Amino acid sequence: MELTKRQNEIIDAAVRLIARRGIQELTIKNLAAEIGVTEPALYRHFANKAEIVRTMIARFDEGSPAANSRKKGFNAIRAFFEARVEQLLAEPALANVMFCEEYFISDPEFSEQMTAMMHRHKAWMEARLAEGVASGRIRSGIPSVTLFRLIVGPVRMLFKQWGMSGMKFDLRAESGRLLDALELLLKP
Amino acid sequence: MELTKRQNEIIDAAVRLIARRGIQELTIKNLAAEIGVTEPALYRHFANKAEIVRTMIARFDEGSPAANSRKKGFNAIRAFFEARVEQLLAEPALANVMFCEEYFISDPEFSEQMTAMMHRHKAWMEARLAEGVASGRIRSGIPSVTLFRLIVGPVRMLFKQWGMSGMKFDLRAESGRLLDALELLLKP
DNA sequence: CAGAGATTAGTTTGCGTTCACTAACCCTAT
DNA sequence: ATAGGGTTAGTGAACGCAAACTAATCTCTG
Repeated sequence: MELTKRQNEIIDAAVRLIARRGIQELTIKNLAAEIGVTEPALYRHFANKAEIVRTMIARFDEGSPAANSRKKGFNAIRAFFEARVEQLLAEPALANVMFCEEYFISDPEFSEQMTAMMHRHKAWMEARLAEGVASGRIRSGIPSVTLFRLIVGPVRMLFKQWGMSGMKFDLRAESGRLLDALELLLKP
Repeated sequence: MELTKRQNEIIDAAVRLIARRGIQELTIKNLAAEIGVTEPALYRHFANKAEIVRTMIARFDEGSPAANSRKKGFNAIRAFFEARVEQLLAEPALANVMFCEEYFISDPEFSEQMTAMMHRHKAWMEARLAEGVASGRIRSGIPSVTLFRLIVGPVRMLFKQWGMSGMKFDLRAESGRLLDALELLLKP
């Protein structure tokens, strides 16, 4: 994805706007004001508002932790989430963009993009879980879908709580505790 | 909360509307059409749109499973979620209303109501978890916040997936599997 | 006949978007 | 060096539309 300087500024502003005031405040007017420009100026850089949102989602996904690591099983999953934590700490506003997931999903304009993204993550994670079960580091007997929910559910909840709380607890520490607990519980 | 026949019809229609078309399609116009009435008619029954939404949230909370059961520890939590499952099966549209949580939270008009509701649930659950740890049925050593996330995170995820999938898997069976897994993992 | 409940026909507001236009900055050929 | 042509990034004004909401009016029904 090749973006101009200005396009990146606009996406940054959009993320900031959502973080501070919620998705329903992401209007062309507010967005333009955030950069200190008039509304039509935005149309020099994006065809329409939908393209702005699409680009934002895509960039969010692109910044997603590299899944091509050498690690296997739960270690790979842990590394994945730890990288996500660093991404959020580096750009905390992103946490609040996660809130809007449901909004994007229910909008047919973006639902395909969103569900594709989620399915990719899910497939990757189930593969890692299978590795863990095979190598005897994750207990067997729990269906893989259930396993997936057991891991991703709490992590997502943690990220959301962090965003909603105004980033006022130590995400790194708290996610460490969570992953430790998960690893412990899932051991055979 | 005392509601007239008509008021209940309106709230029902609102829930249906959100379920079928998402929160951004919950407009006075659509709502009126859903009941087969013109827009101003709604204002005979509610002062404004916000009051409709507030009432809907309140009724959702009211229909919440009775927390005053005789059960203790994980059994109480299990009973709570099983009751929620039955509530969702009885009125599946409610599952999709859960998607809008973030929308309600980010709207200052409703955020207080929503966060109050969530804090109440959290306090109740942490009390039950403490009972479980005390009676030795839940392993100790895991911070109660982490424990809370480990349980609620996956359940919420399951409910959301069920709603997003168009209720096309067996929620009762799947939630049974999830609660079984949780109980097993949390055993000392 | 009084009043609850519905209707018709608006108003206001804010949204995304387009229009015509301009100032500033490249090129390139004379 | 400079004038002409083209591009880039911006502006103010306006458009079309859909939203929430309202005033005035009609219509049953107890």
